[in-house]
Amino acid sequence: MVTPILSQRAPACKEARPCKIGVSQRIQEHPMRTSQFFFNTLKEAPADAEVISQKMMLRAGYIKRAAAGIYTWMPLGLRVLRKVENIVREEMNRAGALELLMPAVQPAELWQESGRWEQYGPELLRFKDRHQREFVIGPTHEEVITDVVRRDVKSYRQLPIHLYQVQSKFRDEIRPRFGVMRGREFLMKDGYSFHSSFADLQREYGNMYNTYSRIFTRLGLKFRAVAADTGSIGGTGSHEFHVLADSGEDDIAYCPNSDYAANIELAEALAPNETRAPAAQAMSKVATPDQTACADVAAYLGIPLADIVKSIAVVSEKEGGSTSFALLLLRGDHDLNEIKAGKIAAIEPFRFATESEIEAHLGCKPGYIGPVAVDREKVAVIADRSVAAMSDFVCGANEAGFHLSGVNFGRDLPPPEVADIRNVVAGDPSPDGQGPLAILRGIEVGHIFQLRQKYAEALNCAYLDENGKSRIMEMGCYGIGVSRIVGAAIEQGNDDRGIILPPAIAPFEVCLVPMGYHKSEAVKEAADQLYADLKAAGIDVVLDDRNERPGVMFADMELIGIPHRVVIGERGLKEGQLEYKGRRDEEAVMIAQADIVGVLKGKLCAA
RNA sequence: CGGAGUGUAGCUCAGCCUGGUAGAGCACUGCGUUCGGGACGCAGGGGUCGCAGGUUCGAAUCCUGUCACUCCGACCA
Repeated sequence: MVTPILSQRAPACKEARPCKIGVSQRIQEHPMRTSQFFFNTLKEAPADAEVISQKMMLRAGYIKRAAAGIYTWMPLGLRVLRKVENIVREEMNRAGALELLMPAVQPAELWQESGRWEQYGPELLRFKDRHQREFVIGPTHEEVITDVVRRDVKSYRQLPIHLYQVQSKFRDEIRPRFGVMRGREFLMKDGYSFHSSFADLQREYGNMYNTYSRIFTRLGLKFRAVAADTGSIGGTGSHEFHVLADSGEDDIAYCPNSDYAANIELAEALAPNETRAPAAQAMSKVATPDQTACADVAAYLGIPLADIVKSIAVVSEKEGGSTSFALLLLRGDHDLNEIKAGKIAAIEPFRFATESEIEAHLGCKPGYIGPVAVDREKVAVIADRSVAAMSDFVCGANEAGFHLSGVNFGRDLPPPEVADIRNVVAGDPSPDGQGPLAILRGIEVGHIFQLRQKYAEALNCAYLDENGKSRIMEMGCYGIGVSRIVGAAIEQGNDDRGIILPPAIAPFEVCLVPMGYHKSEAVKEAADQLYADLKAAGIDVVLDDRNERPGVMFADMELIGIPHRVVIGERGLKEGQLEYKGRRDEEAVMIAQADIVGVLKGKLCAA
């Protein structure tokens, strides 16, 4: 369906709806009639769409793919994007931040100055202008904002200051996927605060924590704030905000009995309470001719996976050029946590050893390597806390085709260095002692950092304090993935008929579906009147005035995710009744014509 | 970066093995019927079969190259 946007203007709508959602996101607009809008829906999603939100957004005509990980936001999808953006903007403003707009294209000099020109890999899109000057398309804006602030902020009297923008970013992801959830170009709100003290940074960090919580609550999403690793951006304190959805890319460990929640990258795996049982078995060599993986060895020997110790060979290349080799020991049923392991001084930074390095140090191919009888001078052995508590375990024999069983620390090999290097699993005790952990999938939609002085120092962003002394500023940075939120919201809200969005961000709050708009004068009149009434009441309503069969209109309005539907039919009108159905409702209900505006207002304000 | 796969109409796909005038469904245009859950009939418009070479009388089809896209992997030995 293709219709031109006509030049008609909507009647001015000044009436504000008294509602906690606020009125500022009301958009002045053309009459919202489907016959004059522009959208098209598909019965089938493109074959390469992977996740539900991506399929739904393409089918509903929210977005069109322009290239891998790059999308056009069509008018319908843009309405959703803008609603999200506006809620974010309102709350940021309310929290005292000031909006500005920085360039998407940034000069290489700033990135060279901060050191990230070298640090960033191919993810950073670089190019040259006609004068052969180097530029990047910003994946983030720490450098630019720091440059802005260092130029103009000279005195402690000007601090603190918090500046933010809503801007397109570009990250040249290895594998863009999941539609707008992991696109290369995406819309992000990024804010940066500058302070004269760490204490003030912490105050603002708390302010943002609360602001973010308010934003995601207003958006109508199920979310959780979780303690996070600070990753490559660097800094100290950090929280991620995750929308909870099975298709999420991150694992979140949380305690159902308390507030504890952490990205699995960070969640601490406590040492087992039980002390190590005394050795009961003699160490012996067992033949495992074809069993190289832990699960195969366990099955072959008929023992639990948790009785096996797996050894992961890593190599650490220090800046000075020295390299060291280490074995990381994990229980068979546990997974290595690279972030935690990467923080161990002895092996930081590490990478996985190559096959030849493994043979050189252990005299054995991968699959049968183990910690027994290795030269501790040359091979560091670091065991996870859970491994340190094991006795009579099975591990590789450093001889192809064999494992050792009945192995015990102290007797068969020296005690290892012990560290927390595994991912927590469901059922592990919560670090706060409030019960067992559970694990959920989440989509990261917000991230707040205490950056401290990393960039301020690199870019010499300084001010004069009360004593006229020059000091480096403290920085915080706060991001929200605006376009990703749209995908995440749809991951959280959909059914086999299409998208289900919270009213706060749905493309329209209410749709009117008249039965026979082009046949029945009574229906047309009632529909037009109700449309005008709802508009006047400040409700974001769309009238489906296409000359389509009812099934088509119902299906489209459901697919594009409109939360409330009113059907106007001749049958009901004779009784003074209209039919109402919520997007998630099983059955429609009849409501008196006179009450419908009030009922809808009530439903929208209660949301 | 390694492996696998796919490129044919806006979308979903067939045709390719075995070379011979480019197809179906959905979508789109017109007419008619239909009209409370993605209707039906008739008539249409739309594709240099990813691109470039090659083989051949003749290539969507076979060969070579290239580009794009997708999936899996790039850590758990």
